[in-house]
Amino acid sequence: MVKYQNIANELRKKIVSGEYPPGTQIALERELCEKYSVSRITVKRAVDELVKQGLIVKRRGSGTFVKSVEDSDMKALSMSRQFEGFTESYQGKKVTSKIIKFSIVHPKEDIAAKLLLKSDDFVYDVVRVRCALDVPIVIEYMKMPIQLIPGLKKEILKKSIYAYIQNELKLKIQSAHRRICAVMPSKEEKAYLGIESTLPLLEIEQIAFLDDGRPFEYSVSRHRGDKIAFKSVSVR
Amino acid sequence: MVKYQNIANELRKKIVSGEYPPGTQIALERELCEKYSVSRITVKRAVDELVKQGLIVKRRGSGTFVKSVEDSDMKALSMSRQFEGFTESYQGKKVTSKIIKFSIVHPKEDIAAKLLLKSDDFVYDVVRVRCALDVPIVIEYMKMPIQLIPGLKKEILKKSIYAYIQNELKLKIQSAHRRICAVMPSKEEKAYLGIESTLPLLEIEQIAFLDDGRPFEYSVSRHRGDKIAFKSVSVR
DNA sequence: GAGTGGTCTAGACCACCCC
DNA sequence: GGGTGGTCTAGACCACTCG
Repeated sequence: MVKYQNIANELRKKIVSGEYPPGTQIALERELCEKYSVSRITVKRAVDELVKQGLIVKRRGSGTFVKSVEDSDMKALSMSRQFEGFTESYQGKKVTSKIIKFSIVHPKEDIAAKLLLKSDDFVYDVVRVRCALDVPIVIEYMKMPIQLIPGLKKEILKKSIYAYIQNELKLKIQSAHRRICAVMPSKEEKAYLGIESTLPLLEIEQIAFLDDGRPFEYSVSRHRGDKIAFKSVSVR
Repeated sequence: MVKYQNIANELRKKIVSGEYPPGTQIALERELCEKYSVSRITVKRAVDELVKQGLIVKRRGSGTFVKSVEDSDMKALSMSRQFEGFTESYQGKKVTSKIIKFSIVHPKEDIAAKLLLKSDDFVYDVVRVRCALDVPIVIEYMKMPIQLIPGLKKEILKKSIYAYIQNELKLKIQSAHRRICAVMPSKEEKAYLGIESTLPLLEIEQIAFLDDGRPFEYSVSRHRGDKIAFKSVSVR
């Protein structure tokens, strides 16, 4: 662990724990330099992490202050390495998956383009219904290049693909580009998700990238509108 | 304009214009140092801006490469200062507003808490339907403290509140915390938005903060699912 | 082994806020 | 005027990739 991350983590703890309540000023950058025996640029990097996460604001000429964020958000913000599959975001709760489809196909042209593949390459074609505490929450349609993510099996799909990619394949996930909208479920989706009344779905179309910039996932997931919300902080 | 922003802008232009096509390696950090006669840390800041925007990836030991992003995304990413009201995100198109409600009230307890007010403070209570090219797109329910945003008038509501805040009041917007979900419209909303069939809405609940950390807006906006999508890039 | 980006230092000066 | 964060320098060493 590098210095600026340590400092960021310590500060974050103090904010989340309430040692720095909302609205209070935190230690000056130059004080933090002394306290941790680091240069000011290193302190700034640490503090900027928390700004990015939405926990604090800096005022030139005045100091750095804890933002007034609700407790629930506070925890969410401090946890969210913003990067997680469904399994991770439901940490603590029992997550299960029902596999509707698992095959290997050639990608359609538009998806091949998004994943930088040729139409005679192969991709996994996965459809899963994912449940938390045995309640269906989301149906997920996913395409992944078999070259990049070899060895995918049903057993893995039942758990977490992201865990497999990171822990077994030792690949790192760099970023995800998302498009979020609202849609109505099809009849099949209503059945899979156990929806009886009129309930909209939150659709997230995602292209996810590895560390080296290669796209490794194209997916569309449709979440029950009454069970899921997507949170985001944008700064500057 | 500071140095790192200039460098970031120049690089962004080269990427968006196609001078650096997707997948290509961009100039080395040490080369950019020489080219712009700046230190390496300054170059890194510039390059990191573009990483944050999702345009490029850095590979330690190899170099920095343009991500393969669709052209439409490319422009969106490079534009999006991620910060905009509805008016700004529809730049170029004619945006109009119909004011459904504009009054001054005491905030309810939960909203007072979110805006750091007491229940005997006052807030504007605004409901607007906003249209692009005269087509209703979104209905917006907004509360704003009158102390922070004085002088709001109907004329302003018809245009852009954000423009008023930034250009007239000279206040700066620092961040927004959002919660996004999918809902069904009420009867009134269907009427206001001209919805006849079964169409879901994308709901965005937002608390927006000024430069100095004070929350100045609590709003819930409900967008026609067939007209609007929300885009987001998350890195690391 | 040569070359890349990642982290870090110990300063410096500037822009801004508040007294 | 005194103190804050913002930007920047000119180095240094480290971790990683690749041939």
